[in-house]
Amino acid sequence: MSEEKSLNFIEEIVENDLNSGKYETLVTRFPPEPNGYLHIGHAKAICLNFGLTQKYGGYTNLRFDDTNPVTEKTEYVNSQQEDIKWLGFNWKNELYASDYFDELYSFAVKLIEKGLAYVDEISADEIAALKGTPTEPGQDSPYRNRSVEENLDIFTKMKNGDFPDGAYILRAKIDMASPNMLMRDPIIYRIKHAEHHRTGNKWCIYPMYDFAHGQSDSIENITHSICTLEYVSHRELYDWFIEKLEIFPSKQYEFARLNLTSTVMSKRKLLQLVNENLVSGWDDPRMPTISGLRRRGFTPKSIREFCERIGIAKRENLIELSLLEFCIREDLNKTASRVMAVLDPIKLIITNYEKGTEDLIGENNPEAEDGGGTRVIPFSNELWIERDDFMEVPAKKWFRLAPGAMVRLKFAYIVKCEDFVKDENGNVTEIHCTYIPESKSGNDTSGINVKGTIHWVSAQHAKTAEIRLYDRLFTSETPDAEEGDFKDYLNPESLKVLPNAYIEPALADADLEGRYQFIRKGYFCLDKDSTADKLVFNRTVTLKDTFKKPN
RNA sequence: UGUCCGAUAGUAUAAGGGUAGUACGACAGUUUUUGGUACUGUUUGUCUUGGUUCGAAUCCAGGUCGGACAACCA
Repeated sequence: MSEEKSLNFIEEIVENDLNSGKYETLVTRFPPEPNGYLHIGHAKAICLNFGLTQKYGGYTNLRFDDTNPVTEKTEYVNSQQEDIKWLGFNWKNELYASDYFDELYSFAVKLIEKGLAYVDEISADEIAALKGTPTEPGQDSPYRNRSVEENLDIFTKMKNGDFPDGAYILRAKIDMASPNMLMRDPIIYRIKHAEHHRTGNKWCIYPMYDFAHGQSDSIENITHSICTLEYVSHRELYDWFIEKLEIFPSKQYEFARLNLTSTVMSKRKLLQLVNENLVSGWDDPRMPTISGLRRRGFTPKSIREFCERIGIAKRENLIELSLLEFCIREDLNKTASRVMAVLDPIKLIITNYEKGTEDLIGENNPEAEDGGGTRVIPFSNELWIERDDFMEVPAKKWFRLAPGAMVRLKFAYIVKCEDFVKDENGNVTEIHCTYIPESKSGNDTSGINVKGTIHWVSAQHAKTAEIRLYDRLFTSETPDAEEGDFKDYLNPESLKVLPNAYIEPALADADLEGRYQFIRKGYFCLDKDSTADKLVFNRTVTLKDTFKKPN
């Protein structure tokens, strides 16, 4: 009875390969370089690779592409593993390109022996000059025709540490006139006297991406090596090495990377935001990193759903942030407890409420399958309500509080605004209401219908909390595409801190896992900065708001 | 000036020679003790010019536009 969902182009390739018997077992891999934190774009690749083997059987490896020791750190390895697990995926093998350094070295020797690689010793500038341009062919290096013996000898010495960085490099001998720049004798090994996060100082030569990635895929018998579009032109080289090395023929397929409005996704730029303290860290709730989204209150499910909805194709795309927001609202609507918090308070006094205090019952979540249970909410004659729920001169179609107007206090009574007090600056400081005793929520016999319901917190019982409101990180939808520095387009109002908001007492028990809807205000979660005497809440996302502001 | 990749509503994504569909967004309405949720409805699209064909988003050719490629990064 399940609905027929159309396949994306990669699923089609996989199904064909499986049905034709080309492969018995599907093997994919997720291959991050441990040089930064994973972001939502990586989540797309993670969901694709792991999703494929969940759907079609087989397995997915986690392989760290750690061939450049100067940018990589164990800290990143750890965070990347944590993020993948948090998203809900399990890899079969935890592997590292650096596990294959010996094998990769012997692949290079094999290439030299076949006359398909040579040691060059001209400078980087000279190499670039001889490379030609996309429209002009390159020229051979004077060292291109060294003998196999000499190449082997120098390459061995490179490995042994006899030379400083940059003195020699190993190049594949392909075609200096190829229309594909990557085929113009690409560099495959360079000398780098640097400590590697895993192999330490064992090596002073390291393979380049192109001489490590495809070979690693092949060693692991990866059947479908899925990467983003910028690697299309690498595919020719990928296949060339596999063919010449005569190893397992993994195949590379490319899909369009995710772009999201109002943020940046490149690791270089994210690192800049972190290093220049423009955000509080990789896990700043405004960051598009997995850790940032987690801290912001996103759930793994919502991110998986998002990745499902954006689809997989080869067209360049720019996804609207509103889709991500839709996904998290959809999830949280079903799971978040409804509670009351007043962010921008103003005092409301019920002049005819005699009783000092009263316990009311609140439903935690009518949207949840089990209703979410109930809780006690203390009520009294002095409440905090939201400042913008009162208008001295009501706008048209205003159904909140205004002089003479009636609203329901959520879970409580209907009140009528009788009067209000202003300070010397003309700001309203207090609203005086009368309540209708027969209108109590649950057994309302008043017969009165009001259009508006507002949230509140009993002043006498309220706790205070710091609340952090987040907005998009950039004012431009495409900060990457703007003139000048992308940082010029940072949104100065991306974080607004309310140090003293009022929350209902039940919220004092909030924990890091909890998800809350502050009624009419949005979805919130506790931040890790919270302490026993100071709770801090992050706004994950606002509620959808279709009320047109009077202006 | 070269090679490669791509082009379907505002944004994404289907339709693989036979009725252009879905989601998000936007707009309107119903319900509602959250101006939320739920439900209903409306809206807007095949880059262009030719060709093949009874029939083209789909196949072919040219054009236009967008992206990628000249790191001892991945």
